[in-house]
Amino acid sequence: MPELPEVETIKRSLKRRLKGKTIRKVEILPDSQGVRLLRRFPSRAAFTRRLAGRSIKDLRRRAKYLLFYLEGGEILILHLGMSGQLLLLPLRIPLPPHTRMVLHLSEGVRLCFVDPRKFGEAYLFSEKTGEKRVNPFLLGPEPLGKEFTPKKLAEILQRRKATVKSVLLDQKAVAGLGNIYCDEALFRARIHPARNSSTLDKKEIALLHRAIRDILREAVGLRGTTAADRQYVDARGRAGGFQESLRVYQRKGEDCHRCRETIRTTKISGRTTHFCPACQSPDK
DNA sequence: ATTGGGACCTGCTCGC
DNA sequence: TGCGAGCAGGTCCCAA
Repeated sequence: MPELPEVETIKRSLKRRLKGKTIRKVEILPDSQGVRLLRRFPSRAAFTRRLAGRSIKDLRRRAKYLLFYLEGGEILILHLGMSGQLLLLPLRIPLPPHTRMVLHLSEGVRLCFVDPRKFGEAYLFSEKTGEKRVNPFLLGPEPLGKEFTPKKLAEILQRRKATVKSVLLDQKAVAGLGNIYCDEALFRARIHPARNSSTLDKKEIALLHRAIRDILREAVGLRGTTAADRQYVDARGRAGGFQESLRVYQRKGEDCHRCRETIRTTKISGRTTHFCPACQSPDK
């Protein structure tokens, strides 16, 4: 589910409520067969023990990961996968179905990790022992960061031969884009998603760079995209607003707002890809 | 080394 | 109404 704008929104909705709180207890719910939640971690007991008693100093986002900076130098890293939600729920509210983990914090705050499809992950990372090989530390540049320049994007695209869409989805190339914002950015830049990434010229790369940043900023401003099935909500249960601004994603069969051609889909790297066949020509 | 395809899960929608 | 097929915002693993 969540891409960069959704994770950023969740972070913002959590930060003020979590900063300075202490993790009193960590509860791993029994139905977690096949859950990747802790698979990077040897034992649940050690995981919960290392978290208990720590206070949360800061909450940050890196790509689609949420990083809880804990007192003592450890970082709890969460990834929400496809269907994950983080919800702040008062104690009187029963735990929702598919709750996998609960952080019981000071002052009666309860943070629930709900994840029907079990694709979410948790890491507990120590800055000192520094196993930097784990995924959250092997990512490409933040697309909204300073280092993501048109020149940087050009380097990334020019050394790859895959389709531009699959390069943009590769978190080691650019970190934080997912299926929705890839399709939207390529549409705005009028680039066909199946173009070989090394064939984009300077002008196209500049347009794509602009489109990626503008779309992500707009989506963050509208607090993310809550698509048709309404799965994505922030930590206080609020839906996002960017779905109103979608131009191709989930608009198969509808008219292109720009040229009236019918929006079509294709498969690229196994992902449904939405595009306008007229605005996004496959030829250079 | 890079790339594409399948696997991992559950729930929902659609067509028969 | 009921059932199976297909699909879903992500990432990992493997074979080519």
